[in-house]
Amino acid sequence: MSAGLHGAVVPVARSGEAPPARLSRPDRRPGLVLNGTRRSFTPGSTVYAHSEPAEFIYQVVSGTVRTITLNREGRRIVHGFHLTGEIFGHEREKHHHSSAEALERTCLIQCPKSLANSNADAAEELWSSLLLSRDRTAERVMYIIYGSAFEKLAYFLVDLAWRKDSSGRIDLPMSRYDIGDYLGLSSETVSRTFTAFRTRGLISTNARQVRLLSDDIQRMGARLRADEDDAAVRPPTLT
Amino acid sequence: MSAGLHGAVVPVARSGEAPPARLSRPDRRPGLVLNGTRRSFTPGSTVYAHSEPAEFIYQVVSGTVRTITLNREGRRIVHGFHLTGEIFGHEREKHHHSSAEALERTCLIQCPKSLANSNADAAEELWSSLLLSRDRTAERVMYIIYGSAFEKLAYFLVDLAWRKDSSGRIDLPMSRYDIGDYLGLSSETVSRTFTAFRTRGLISTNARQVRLLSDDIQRMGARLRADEDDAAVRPPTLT
DNA sequence: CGCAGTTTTGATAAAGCTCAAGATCTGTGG
DNA sequence: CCACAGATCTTGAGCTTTATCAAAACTGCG
Repeated sequence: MSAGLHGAVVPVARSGEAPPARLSRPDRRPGLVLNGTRRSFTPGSTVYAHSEPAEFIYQVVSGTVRTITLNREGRRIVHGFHLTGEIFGHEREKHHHSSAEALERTCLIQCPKSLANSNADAAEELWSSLLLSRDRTAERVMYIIYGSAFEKLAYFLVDLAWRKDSSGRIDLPMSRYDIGDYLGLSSETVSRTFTAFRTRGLISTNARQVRLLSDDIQRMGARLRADEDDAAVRPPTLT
Repeated sequence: MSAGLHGAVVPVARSGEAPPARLSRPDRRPGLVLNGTRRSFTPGSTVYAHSEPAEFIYQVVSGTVRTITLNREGRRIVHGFHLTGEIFGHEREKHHHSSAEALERTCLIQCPKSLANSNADAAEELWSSLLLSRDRTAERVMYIIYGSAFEKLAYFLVDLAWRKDSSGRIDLPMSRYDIGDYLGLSSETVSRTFTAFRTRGLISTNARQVRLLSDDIQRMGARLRADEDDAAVRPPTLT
């Protein structure tokens, strides 16, 4: 290894090294694996609040949920947006360490924690949903740390389009504030970046409806979608 | 809730609301719960590389490991530092999505994935180690997004001191580059911030030995350590 | 129709990145 | 034990990105 004992000086990935990490998308979406009660939530309503006892795991049947926390100064972090099929609400301790709020009309399966582990299928899905959300966070951290506002928003839109399975046509359930608090940008910068995309013909917008137009954005999506579990085999098709 | 339908305008946490999220430290450290082969690693050596088959889970017996990935431009992200007792290496798919490297002389237990789930105790510990690392990342994201260089480094040092159980006296196994790539700072800024801390009498340093001196840093540590699982019960003692 | 909340746009300032150059440290071999 | 080389750390100067503050336009819902 020529990059120093501690490998710190790695300004550019050299060929022959491991390809850069990208989130490989799961090949299938989980069905409704959790058993439990169905509950409906109106836009803006709280699924669970910070510090409440954590008794349930949730799976989204329809709609969108955001999980958030506030830092010491009252600044908000959006930890994730949870779309149809996705599972959220696992906690390490007896109480919730975040709050979960419905962004639109939302239907959830509410599954008691005990029940979630009794079923082998569900337990397996629970484990892999946690790993997926970890990997999603890891990828987001990458963009938060090194990405420009431009890259962050492009990543966000393409990722969302993929997860919603909506080829290039997204109905955003979240505000510019939400997106900002998710990507580490101010809502103003998010708005300005939307405008910049629109100006350059990359997207068209109508309020919260977004259509991804140009390949400059779609191509990034292709790159995200291209890698399956065989990343070790294929040559890294970068740049 | 008066902060708008989508709860976006929350400039400051008002009293009566949920206290800001902080990572509650686990009340006990895991023992050596994983069974498997012990392996030793020299400083700078690779435990596993990106894209390699993921066959094992690891637990640190002694030493320190960092897990990293590179982004498309070759910039490095340090996802975590793994200290004595800590478990790492769980993957969602068949291959590793990060690389793991020993930072110093390090001894690990290498546990085959199959074996890890056979033992109920180990499976439980595996689950909670994954949740803990998720919570750790969530806290770090908070600092990456909203923290100044000052706050990031203070958080880093105090957290490390706590995890090493070394009251105010740390031997850093990682470089300034590593710290920067973990906190989203350039190594220069990390260095400058160390200097600023030293100048203000908050710490003293001798190469990679750090001693936390002033309460301005220790107090933040106390705050981190103060909250157990009863966060819902006690009044928030903030500021 | 009006209001609260959201989005957009503009102007300004500051934090931290980048580039650059020394200084210091660590391990190695003579 | 010393000298050397590679790596790491420190410090400086300038610049860019984006946060912040401010205000106007828009939107949706009651």
